[in-house]
Amino acid sequence: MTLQIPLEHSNCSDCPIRHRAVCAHCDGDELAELEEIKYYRTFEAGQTIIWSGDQMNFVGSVVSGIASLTQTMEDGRTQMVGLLLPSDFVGRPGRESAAYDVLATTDVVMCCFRKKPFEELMARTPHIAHRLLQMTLDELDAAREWMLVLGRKTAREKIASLLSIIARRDASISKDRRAEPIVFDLPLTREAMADYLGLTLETVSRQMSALKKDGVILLEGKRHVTIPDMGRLMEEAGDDTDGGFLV
Amino acid sequence: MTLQIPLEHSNCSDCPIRHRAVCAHCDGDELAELEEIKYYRTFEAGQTIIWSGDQMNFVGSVVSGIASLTQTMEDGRTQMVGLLLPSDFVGRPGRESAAYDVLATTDVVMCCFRKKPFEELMARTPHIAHRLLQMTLDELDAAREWMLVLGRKTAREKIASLLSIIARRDASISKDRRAEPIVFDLPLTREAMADYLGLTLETVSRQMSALKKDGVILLEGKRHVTIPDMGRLMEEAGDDTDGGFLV
DNA sequence: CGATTTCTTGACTTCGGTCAAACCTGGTGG
DNA sequence: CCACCAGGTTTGACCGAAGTCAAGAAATCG
Repeated sequence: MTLQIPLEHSNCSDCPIRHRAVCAHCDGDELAELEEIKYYRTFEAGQTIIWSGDQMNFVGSVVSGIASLTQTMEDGRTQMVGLLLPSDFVGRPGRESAAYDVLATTDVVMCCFRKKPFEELMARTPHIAHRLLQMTLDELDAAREWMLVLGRKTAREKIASLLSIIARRDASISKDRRAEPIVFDLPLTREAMADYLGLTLETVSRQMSALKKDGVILLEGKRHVTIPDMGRLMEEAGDDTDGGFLV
Repeated sequence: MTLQIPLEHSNCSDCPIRHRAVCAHCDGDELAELEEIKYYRTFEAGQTIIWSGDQMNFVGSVVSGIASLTQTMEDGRTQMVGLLLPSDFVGRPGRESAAYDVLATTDVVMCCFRKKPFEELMARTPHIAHRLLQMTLDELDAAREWMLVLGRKTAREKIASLLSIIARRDASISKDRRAEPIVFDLPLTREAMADYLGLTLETVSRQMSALKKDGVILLEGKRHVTIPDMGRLMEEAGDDTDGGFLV
């Protein structure tokens, strides 16, 4: 996959995540200050962006691609605890070292800010602090949603939940929302899905096959997914089929 | 259980959570403004403080007691997604309706602020917004920690994890930290523990018995717990026994 | 003291995990 | 062009941890 985004934007106003990232509320002057401390970095799929425990020199936003926050136990059991999509923020102001591994799931472009200057800027720029609070509250909601999935749903429901989340996100990006069938490419391997859902990759594979056999999803190859009936998928996920207006 | 805290504090400076709650960084003038929009409410153990979906007229802090955030599926499966201890914040500025049920696990006293005035005050008081961001980031970390527990730990490890969290909190409150053995009363029923851990109450009971039989914990009655060896408990939880310095 | 809630324990079932083998699919080099 | 390989994936056989159903025991409370 080749990257369509030139590595150095002359200015933030062209940025694809301008209106959704931590800089969303910033005015021209504030953007100018951010421009001065920003730089871009790219990572290839599979690369580790940050190791848990490492010193953090920067915070930043995912511009394109998908990254994941992952926790690992000594014996190797791993659990993904966050899925970072374009515009999502990485790093915690005020913290010295990283609390989780950050992995590039696909090729990733990040817009990085040197940490110290960013913290100083944030301290005197309510627009940034306010946006970061909003985003953090949204992430907390997402994490809590996920706790229900991890704690109480069956394997089939877990898979359906993940697919419906990805489908919903893709639908919100494409111009023709509500258009069925929904079609997308899975950005995750079966193993990554398993790590997200607290399952083994074998169980993920089996449940994908079962959902396919039952006509809930269509598969071409391993990654290309078609969802003929979104309502059906959400029923399978155990979610309230009507009131699903989250984000 | 009788409440030791008088319902109306003449001023915030006497408040037991003054230095930990959302008002922690406030100066005298800011506190005076908060005093004007605050009021106290009490709830009995088992009462519902807020129903998911209800209109929120207030936000606030837990002053004493324990509350829980809980999600429920249509078929009755429930998952606790947050445990609210004294000084924890309830409600989300900018949101109209509650996203989760809030239940009083024990008798609870809350310090409430009328929502509208609080939001206005927050908008012009960086001290409050900054503290709320800090607290939200901490909650997010706790939620992610819990995702590892829910997704990857065995029933025995889950119980040990919950006990070590409660023990650690109690140890941080008591003056003589690091003092072993650690002794405390479980503030949760077996069912609440199960809802927290994504287990059934039978499994919770069995694993509690097993940990008791193996000498990891001592039980007097059902609720009074003694932990003779905190390191041992943390091993059982599958946590790194040394670097465990989280909050 | 009953009565009710909470907890424990047992017997059995089941869902998802483990181990192992085979299957694609796309890339590499002969 | 094809053989071969490697990573990702699928599928099968079997197992075990946790769930379900049910009966009692213990604590709590009017």
